[in-house]
Amino acid sequence: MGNRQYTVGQMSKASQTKTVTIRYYEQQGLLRSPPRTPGGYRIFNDADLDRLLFIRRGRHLGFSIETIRALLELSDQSDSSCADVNARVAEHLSDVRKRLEQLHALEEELQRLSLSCQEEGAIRDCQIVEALSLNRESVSIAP
Amino acid sequence: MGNRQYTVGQMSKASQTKTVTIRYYEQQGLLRSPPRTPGGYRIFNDADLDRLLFIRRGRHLGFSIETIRALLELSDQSDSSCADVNARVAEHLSDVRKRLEQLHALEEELQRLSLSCQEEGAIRDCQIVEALSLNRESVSIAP
DNA sequence: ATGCACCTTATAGTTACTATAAGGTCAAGC
DNA sequence: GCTTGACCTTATAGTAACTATAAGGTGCAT
Repeated sequence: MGNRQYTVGQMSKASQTKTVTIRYYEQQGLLRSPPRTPGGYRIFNDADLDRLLFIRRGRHLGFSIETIRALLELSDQSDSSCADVNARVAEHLSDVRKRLEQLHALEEELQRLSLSCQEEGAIRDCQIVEALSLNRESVSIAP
Repeated sequence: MGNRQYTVGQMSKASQTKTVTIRYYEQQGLLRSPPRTPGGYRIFNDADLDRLLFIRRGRHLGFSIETIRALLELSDQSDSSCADVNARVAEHLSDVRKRLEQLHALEEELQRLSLSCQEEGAIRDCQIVEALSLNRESVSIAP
């Protein structure tokens, strides 16, 4: 099974992440402070790499460091009670679904654009903007 | 039909965006410099609001300002030739699909977590991290 | 004509990195 | 065992995309 060891540079290559960024995540408490060699080099393992990949993908999907921290905490507390955790999961879930909906709308419009272009030789009615700015009315307007 | 006028504050309320941020987008060239009242107040319209909503949702989904600028340019050049545009669309499309895949994996895991929790009263094997850190080889985090 | 909410520009601060400096570590080769 | 060079260390400063705050002008309703 995977039980490899990684220097920060190997973690960097495996995750397309700058080494400074990895140390930044450690400093922010998203990654643990790993053991060191006698000379002070960090030694990471597979679990650290998985966690780093999770953080990077979460960031890429637009989640803030704080949201990612919350998701990681859910993941870490493997024995929490449900009442304690379910509300938080539900919140993240509805947010994730909203993002899925909007990303899907953008996908469809890009696809439509590409198809209509192949058929007509030129863009006629590009509605990328409308794809994501739909339902102007239902945006809540504060009192 | 929609041909309303908006001050920056009304745009702000309609889009949940700070007024400073709207002016920042104007300064960055993502929004046009709108006409002004004699006293210097900005006057936006429905098209400006749509564009702003697009920008905001794009940012929320993790796209950089530069990527959003590229998408808006696609949208603006309504008479571009296909050869010119299709490659760019394809690129964005494959990126969007990768995001959809990863978001979907996260959704499924959150859902599974919530269900398994209801059944067992406590989290047993939370795999949120694994949901997004799958296939360690193929990472790409470019905007 | 006087509030008061809302607008203006401008500058400084925050988040999440990113670049650079100045120096220490380690395995490979001589 | 010593050097070389790639890679590591901490620390500070800079960037992108906002966000907060200051100091002052606008516009409409009393």
